[in-house]
Amino acid sequence: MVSDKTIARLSLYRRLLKVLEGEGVRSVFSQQLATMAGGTAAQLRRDLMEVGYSGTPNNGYEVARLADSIRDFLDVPGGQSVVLVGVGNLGKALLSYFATRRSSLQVVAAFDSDPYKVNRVIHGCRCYPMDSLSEVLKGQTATVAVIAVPAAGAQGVAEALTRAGVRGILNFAPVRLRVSPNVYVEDIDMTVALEKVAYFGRPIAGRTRKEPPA
Amino acid sequence: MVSDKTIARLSLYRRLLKVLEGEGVRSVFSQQLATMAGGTAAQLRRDLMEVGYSGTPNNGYEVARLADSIRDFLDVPGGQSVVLVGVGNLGKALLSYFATRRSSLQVVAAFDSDPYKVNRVIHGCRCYPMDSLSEVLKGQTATVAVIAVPAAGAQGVAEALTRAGVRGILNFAPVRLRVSPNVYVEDIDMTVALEKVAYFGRPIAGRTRKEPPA
DNA sequence: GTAACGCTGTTACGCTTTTCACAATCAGTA
DNA sequence: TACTGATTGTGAAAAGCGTAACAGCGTTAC
Repeated sequence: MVSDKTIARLSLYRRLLKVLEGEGVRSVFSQQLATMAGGTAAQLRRDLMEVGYSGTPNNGYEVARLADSIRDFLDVPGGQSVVLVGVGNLGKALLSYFATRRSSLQVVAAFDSDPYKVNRVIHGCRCYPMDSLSEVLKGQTATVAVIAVPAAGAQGVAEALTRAGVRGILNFAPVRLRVSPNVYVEDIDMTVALEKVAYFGRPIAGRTRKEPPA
Repeated sequence: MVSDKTIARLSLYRRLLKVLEGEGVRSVFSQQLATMAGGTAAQLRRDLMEVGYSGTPNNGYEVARLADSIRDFLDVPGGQSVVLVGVGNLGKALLSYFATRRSSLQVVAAFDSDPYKVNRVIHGCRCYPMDSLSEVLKGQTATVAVIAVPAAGAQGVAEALTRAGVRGILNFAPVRLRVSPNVYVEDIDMTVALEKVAYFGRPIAGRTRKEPPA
């Protein structure tokens, strides 16, 4: 129903609101928050229509209240468990990146086929052998997974994950995954991203190119 | 002129074509290639209009020729140099990820403020001290940069990079950068991406959500 | 040789997303 | 109280993007 672009921006707004809250700011105008987010005030107000929190015309939005409203809209009440598959260079970086205790999203398990990594605890997360994936996920109720394995193994991992009940996949492998249509896949293709930047940042031509929304 | 979505897909097509080439496939139909890329044949043909290579009606596209045409369209003839700023967990992972010798894009230098990392060679790339950035870039003609520093330092890094002549930035820091409009910035916000996946993959509602293009 | 078929290039259409614009609303002020 | 000024919520226009449809062309079969 609500567009994924809007969801992404809401997530960003919330993070910015948390920063403001930490600075002791009480209220904020759409213009200010939108500028921080790299968007326009109109777009922010339209995004906020979805969450159902209304600001007051002359005082803007109450920072804490708006953050709470976005939380209520985005987060699942009991929180969601996340598993990571592939503990290579990238996987380790992602573990440390996502290790920050987020109230709603927590990485509960990592998987790797390398026996040297198994049973080690990396950035606070236990690493299990790859073939125990379905078994370990039976205990957890993980709905979200991150794939950080080489391209060749990604499709198989995705299938195992969906069989284990995973509903959303963040895929870093440079492959388009074929999954059931009720599983949401977000691809982060860093090579493509770099080539895009290289193209628009190329030396001579393509001068005045406005930055598109992320 | 040409949309960034199209550029991203062209980059993806090229990679797929290279795979096909490696498998000895000579020609390919728009339908096949589009399926591999997770798109439709019509979209692929439309994207290919930009590069100016025409397939033959009944034989599809010559794999090698099409790959060359996309290369001519995307790449800068002499190649482009890339620098990476921030050699933490993520930065190291990116170095190993991008270390694959790509003909056109090569990471020529890394920067970090940690003196213990300086002058070390990581994944084949020398690490320089942060404050030598403008000096080192004076020698190189790097037009592309990757930012993998913590959020607090990203804006300053971006400014130093643009002063040094960088035209495109791939930004992994969870901050929206304020840069001159003729510098292209692509944000990869992994936290937002994960929250998006969590939202659409949440257990109960939001069932039939089609995967959007990456 | 000719007809039928299949795939491409391109134009036109429709949908999604963003932007614009304005009525409604509230604080401050005299 | 009545008025000004600033900001929000939202309907309507605009833009961007993807999809569908079709004409053109080369190939193949007979």
